[in-house]
Amino acid sequence: MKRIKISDLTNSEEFGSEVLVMGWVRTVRDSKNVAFIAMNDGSCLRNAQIVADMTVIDAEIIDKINSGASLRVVGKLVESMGKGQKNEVQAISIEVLGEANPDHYPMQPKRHSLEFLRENAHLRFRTNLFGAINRVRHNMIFAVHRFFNDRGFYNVHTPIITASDAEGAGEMFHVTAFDMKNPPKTKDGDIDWSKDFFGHETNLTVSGQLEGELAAMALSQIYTFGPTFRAENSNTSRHLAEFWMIEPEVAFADNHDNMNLAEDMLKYLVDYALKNCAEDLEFLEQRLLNEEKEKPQNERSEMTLREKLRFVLDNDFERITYTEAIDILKNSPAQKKKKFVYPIQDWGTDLQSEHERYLVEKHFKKPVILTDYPKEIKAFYMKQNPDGKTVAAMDVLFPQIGEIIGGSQREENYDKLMTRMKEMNIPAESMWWYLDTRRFGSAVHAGFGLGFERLMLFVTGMTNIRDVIPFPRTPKNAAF
RNA sequence: UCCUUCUUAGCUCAGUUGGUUAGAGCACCUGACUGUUAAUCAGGGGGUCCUUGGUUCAAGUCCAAGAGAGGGAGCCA
Repeated sequence: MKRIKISDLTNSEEFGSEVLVMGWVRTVRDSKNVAFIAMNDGSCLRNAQIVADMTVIDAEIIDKINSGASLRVVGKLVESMGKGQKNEVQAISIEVLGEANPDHYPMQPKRHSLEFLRENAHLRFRTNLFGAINRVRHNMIFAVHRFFNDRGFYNVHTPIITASDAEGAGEMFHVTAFDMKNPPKTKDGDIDWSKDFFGHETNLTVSGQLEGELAAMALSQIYTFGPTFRAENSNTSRHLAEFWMIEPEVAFADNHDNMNLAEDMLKYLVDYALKNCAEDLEFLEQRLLNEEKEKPQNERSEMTLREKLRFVLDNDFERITYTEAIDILKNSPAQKKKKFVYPIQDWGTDLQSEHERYLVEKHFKKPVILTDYPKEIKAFYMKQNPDGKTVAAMDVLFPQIGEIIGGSQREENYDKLMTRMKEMNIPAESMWWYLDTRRFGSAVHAGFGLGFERLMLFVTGMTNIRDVIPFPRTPKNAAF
């Protein structure tokens, strides 16, 4: 007999047919004559209701059915006599495939804190919440590939181990095959990296962008979607040491094309979630409502989760330059009433997250794309504007999350790029391969990076990034 | 890394001014119940009060250091 998934089972109206269901027990409710087992197999949020008549199923077997146990149930699909589900399975036979001793199984049939579930990340998949999050995560991964594929982009696997030390995106994790207790040394007593596996000092990548640019200079439209690693000691709800980043890179495209692509992509992904994850989003929305009931009135969100998602779809992102943003902030009531911890001083300083949040959440009340930042606060590869002061950068800011996308048009002029690299002490010798794109057939191009987990925060309404990736890697924590 | 709050039963938490044998709800176990919806009712078991050191006649409670966690900031995606 073929196993039926619970997503199909719960919609079935083939009453009287015999079915085989397998899954894990969520709760058991029993009385003298009958036991009700709520069983889940991850195919959807819904549980199957298994009805075990004590005259049919041995008491010995019922005893072994606890929360967390895995079961193989053969039974008859019937119309449910109770409320809450349209059908149920009247068990003919139940096999307990794997018991879960309730004295030791950590997941109880009750609400757990997110902190507790993080410490039990190996079992949190079995909760409604993490089932929903991980199904949404899968759908978003799939939608990213579909969005780019439909537009003629090629997916490029950029390297995870790199010898480049000039990506400029943060501290890196070293990769070595040396016995760290006794590494080969040079005459001067330094570690001799030429004897290491790659004959070079190597690191885990902090961005696939530079390699992505190489591919875009031939394939025109490419994107990467891979893991990235930052050894920053960042202890926040928005940072991970290991996260997944989507980085499109497009030839013959300027910063306006770049912004259009970013906005189209975000809207496509949000739309895909609304259309394909309706049940899980409804559950996540309810979770958020319950959580907000605990908060004081003025801290509660004005919109539900799905209203927030639809709002992003229905409204154009506000596009303003850094210079315009500074003017708005300088003349804002928040600045005049001294509400900012860091008051806006002069043109040229980077915005604090309180300023970004003010623009997005108070002033425009929608996603904002900030462009044309002072060149001093941005990376060496960004396209220098004719004004000599700014670069063609663009950051997409989202409510609650802050910077969800960072990108720019790239400097395609060899001389300008070299000058900027010298000013910023970027070692040009080791970047010869990157500079070659500007020596041979250089072209206007642009790209950006989307932090996948930050998108997940927005779509699921979760507030800690450690809850939207199955196994979070953060300072002092690489368990599981 | 900085600021701040927290760490008491399996989980979530209460514990007064330092004072006898550290409590509750849920979970678990036992029993009752003819169909439940995180069932209900009755009973029961369960503690390295994060660790180390100190103050005190007396420390879950006060002090110091350390560890871990949450929130905020910086860095960014």
